[in-house]
Amino acid sequence: MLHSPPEQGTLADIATHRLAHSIVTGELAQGQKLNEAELAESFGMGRGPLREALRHLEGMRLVNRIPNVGARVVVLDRKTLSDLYAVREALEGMACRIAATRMTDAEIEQLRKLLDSHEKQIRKQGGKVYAQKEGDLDFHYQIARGSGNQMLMDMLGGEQYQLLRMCRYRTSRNAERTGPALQQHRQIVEALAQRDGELAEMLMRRHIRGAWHSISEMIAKEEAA
Amino acid sequence: MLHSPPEQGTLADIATHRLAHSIVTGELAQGQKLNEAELAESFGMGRGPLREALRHLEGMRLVNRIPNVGARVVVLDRKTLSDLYAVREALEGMACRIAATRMTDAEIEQLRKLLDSHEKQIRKQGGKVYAQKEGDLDFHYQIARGSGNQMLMDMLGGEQYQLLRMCRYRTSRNAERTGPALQQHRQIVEALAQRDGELAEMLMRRHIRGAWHSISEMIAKEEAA
DNA sequence: TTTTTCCATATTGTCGACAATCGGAGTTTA
DNA sequence: TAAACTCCGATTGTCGACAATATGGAAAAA
Repeated sequence: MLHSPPEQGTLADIATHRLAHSIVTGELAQGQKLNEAELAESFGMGRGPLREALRHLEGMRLVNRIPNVGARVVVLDRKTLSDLYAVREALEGMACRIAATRMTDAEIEQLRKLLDSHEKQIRKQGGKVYAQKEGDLDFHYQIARGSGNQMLMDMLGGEQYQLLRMCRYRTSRNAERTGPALQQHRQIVEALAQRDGELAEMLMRRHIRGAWHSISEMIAKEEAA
Repeated sequence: MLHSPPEQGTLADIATHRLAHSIVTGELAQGQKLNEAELAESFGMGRGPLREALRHLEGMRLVNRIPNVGARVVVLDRKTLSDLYAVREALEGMACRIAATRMTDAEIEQLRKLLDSHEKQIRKQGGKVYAQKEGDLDFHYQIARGSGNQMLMDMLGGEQYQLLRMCRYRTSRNAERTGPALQQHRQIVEALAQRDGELAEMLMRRHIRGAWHSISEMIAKEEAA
């Protein structure tokens, strides 16, 4: 797993990680009310640490809080997701452009191997979509890493941008796109290997736009039902 | 002021806003230790709400926390600022491109008036640099608004991206750049008025790169001393 | 029946006290 | 002298209790 679950440290930190995980995976439904006493009980801790965790999650925009009313899991509506993908397009495009000049040959080779393992996973079965999607996140995160921009890494891989993972889990049922996605990933890696930053950026932007179209249609179908 | 100080609601919210303001304005130095008991005392509240505020600030990356050790104001070193400006370039460039098609004529006209008032302020005196810089933030925020992308607005104008304001305050002593900056702002507005998204994006990116160069040199001088 | 008012209950907000842990001064030892 | 150890004060982490506020439903009025 990319995001290690360091169930250690202060209770508030533990609660933060567990809640973030539950939110991202959909275990806690969007918009669900978060009852302090109840959660504290289930986590075996007092309300103090749990409240601190909620405040932390509020800071990273995974929950909305209303004073004297309570906290709810954030809801990702169509507009929010659209905005998110627009931001991703800009950020990851930039990451690609920079990564093309900063990544080492070894890192690029590792990226290739990552894609090989993805391909195997897909061939074996389309069923393991969840794991595959996490792998996709790995791919994007590795490129952010390759840019050497710490802020970008924080946003795309760290706590900050869990909204993206949340969206992935929600939409990971459609496995059809994994094929073309892998192909696009390979194109991007080749552009990186050729140190062609402009091309890599362009391919990544197109890749993300494609992903958005796919997800957008899916949401439309859902809303129709 | 752009960021209203709603000194109301829960004590934790008040503490969050006051601390964020103090950090952004430099009233609290970078890297400064944040003592819970001390701050709680000065704010006239218990440690509970204050700890929640620190957790919130941690979530928005204004403070770093180490378990059992404490919280410190984040430090903006050269690398962090460089990363920040790279991200800004990508995000605000995108905002400009989208704003060129989404902003209404009225909004663009309002942008012109904003720049007029900036010009007056500069003519009157270069001394009010702080207020002028806040005005600059207004300009950038208005464009983010114009993009209609809520996530972008949150990042650039809301709580999320206070790092930027922090940096501004820190570097707002160099008033030389206000002249060219205003000129560039005017160019951008005209590109928006002509609905030329590509040009607007290009100008904004160049504008931000220029700002980074200016700041970068300044930091170099500081470090030399 | 519909709307409004009011109250009991549940939930959030806050505080103070206590336990756990860390940092540093002073001491000991190689 | 320098390194390691030990303790004490200071700071953080946690809990339980109480106050303040909102929610939902029953009762009363239209």
